[in-house]
Amino acid sequence: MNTRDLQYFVALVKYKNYTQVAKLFKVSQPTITQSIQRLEREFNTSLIRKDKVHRDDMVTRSGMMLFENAKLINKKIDLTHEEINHAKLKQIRFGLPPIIGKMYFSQIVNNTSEELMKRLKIVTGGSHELLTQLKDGKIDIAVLGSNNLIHQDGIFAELIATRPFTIIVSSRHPIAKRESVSFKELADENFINYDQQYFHYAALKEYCTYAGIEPKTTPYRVPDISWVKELVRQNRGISLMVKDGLKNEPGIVALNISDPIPERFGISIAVREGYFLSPEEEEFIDGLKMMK
Amino acid sequence: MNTRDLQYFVALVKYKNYTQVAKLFKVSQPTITQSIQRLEREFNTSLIRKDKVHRDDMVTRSGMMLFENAKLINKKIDLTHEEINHAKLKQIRFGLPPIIGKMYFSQIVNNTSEELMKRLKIVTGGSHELLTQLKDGKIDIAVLGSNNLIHQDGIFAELIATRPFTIIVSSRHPIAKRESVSFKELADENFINYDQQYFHYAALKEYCTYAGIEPKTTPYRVPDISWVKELVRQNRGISLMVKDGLKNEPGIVALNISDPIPERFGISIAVREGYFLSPEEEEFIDGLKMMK
DNA sequence: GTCCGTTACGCCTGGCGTAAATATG
DNA sequence: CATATTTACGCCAGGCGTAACGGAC
Repeated sequence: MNTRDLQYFVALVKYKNYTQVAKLFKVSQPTITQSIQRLEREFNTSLIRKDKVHRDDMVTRSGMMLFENAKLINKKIDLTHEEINHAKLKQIRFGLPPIIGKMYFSQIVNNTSEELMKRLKIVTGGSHELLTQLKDGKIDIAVLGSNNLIHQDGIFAELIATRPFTIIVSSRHPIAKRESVSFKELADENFINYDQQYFHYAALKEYCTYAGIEPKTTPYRVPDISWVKELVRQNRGISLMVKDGLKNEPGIVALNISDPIPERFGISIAVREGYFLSPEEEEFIDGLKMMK
Repeated sequence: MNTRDLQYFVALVKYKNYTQVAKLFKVSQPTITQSIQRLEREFNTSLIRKDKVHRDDMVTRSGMMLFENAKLINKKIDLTHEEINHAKLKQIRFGLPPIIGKMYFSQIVNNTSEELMKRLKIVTGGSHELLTQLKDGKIDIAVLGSNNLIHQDGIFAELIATRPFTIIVSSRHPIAKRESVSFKELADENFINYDQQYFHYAALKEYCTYAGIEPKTTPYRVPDISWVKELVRQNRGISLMVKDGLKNEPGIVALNISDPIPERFGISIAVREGYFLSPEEEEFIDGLKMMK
């Protein structure tokens, strides 16, 4: 089977117009007709209802099945081109979320040879954004944060470290002098709530469920961690923070959580499934795995 | 690009021998040479190291990348053929695990027209097995049990119901007359442990973690639910069971769990991503969603 | 020398274009 | 009748086979 036929077909289902598709690919219009006929022979089925051309139901059920699969096949072929083309540049395209970068970047530099650091092209962004880029072949390796294990379509992820959460409070807060605190004591506190894109958001919900409390939370959800810190510093409320997520932050205190709850912030290395690592990339990943 | 070339190439990487691949596909041997050359032109890269033919490192890094992707592309093409061929039969290929079937099958029959029931081809098996069959196109719709939401490569799953777990004990057991029990009271009990393939196994671990107990469990892991029941009936220990999982089982009693732990047995409907449901299949799924 | 892969060359199918025919509204 | 798709037919490239050549053990 010719993969061009799949491209023509996907475009035809989208545009529902042979002439437009022919123009799009800069071929004559009968070429499209013939391409569809080839596919219909190949799959021994009718794909387009000739009597209903230009109507919304012109595509048969078999046609829809082929459409859905052909889109994925075409995407995979494009990704393959992208991967192979990029491999020639010998770059290591690496995604690192800012939150994790802040905690770990100095360790990464320590564990990585200068030679490899030169090759590194670092992309930052939220874990969700980086996952998309990884799938699309824009980056090849990413470190991602998550509450649970990462089970994503076409992504191979390995958990390399976990960190417990802590409670952060203003140093003016009554409990600021304690070392640890049980979640149940916090039922009457006001929590600064994170934006949903943060794991902290889901983690806070989990903690509250298991502790059996429903504390007040801010009605707004703060989209940036440094803003959360600022609010806590001003004693507007308390919040969650990954342990050691504070560095030289006067006015804020982090308290361990004493409940035996296994909720932790997980850090994983993620690679596209089926991506074949270069020796340099393997060396780099070995360095990453030494992070603690 | 010709998809036959991808098939030749995948076989070549596996066998590392042009002649064998030619025999496998019943073509002449120069055909394989030319096919590889076509691919090398298409991707503008070298795929096979000519100087190291028949050696383990005969495939270049680009070749390995193409290999990994080509395998997936070929599989997807096969799946597409499989799907389209099967669509002609108008069957509804439906997977249902025995555990869930026992609880819900009568409801499924009630919610499904006789016409649809005739079309139904039911496949039973563990949830893991059914997932594999779903991915391979052996079945098209499955009901699956799980603890968490299902996030699987290429599978679209929708949670339709959850059931709480109960503790099952022999009717001779001291606590058999109670209605409910807190997990913490069970620290000294002996638990019959399930095989890892069961969600019960993971659920038990979660419960114990959150209750902060580490009870005795049987050193063996029982691979069949009815065996677990039999052991409980004989008062050899207690165990977990999905609520209403017992029907006419004399000698066993189910107790609600009073802890506010959100661990539940989830029941999801799963469909291959990109699979285009027939009207009959949609009707059938609508019936499934009415289950409680 | 033997086994395996590549090159050379001829054949035929397959994919595309142009032009004419046909269908749809 | 106008616009859109299919059919007819001719051209050339692409994929395959046979046979000869080249390289590795």
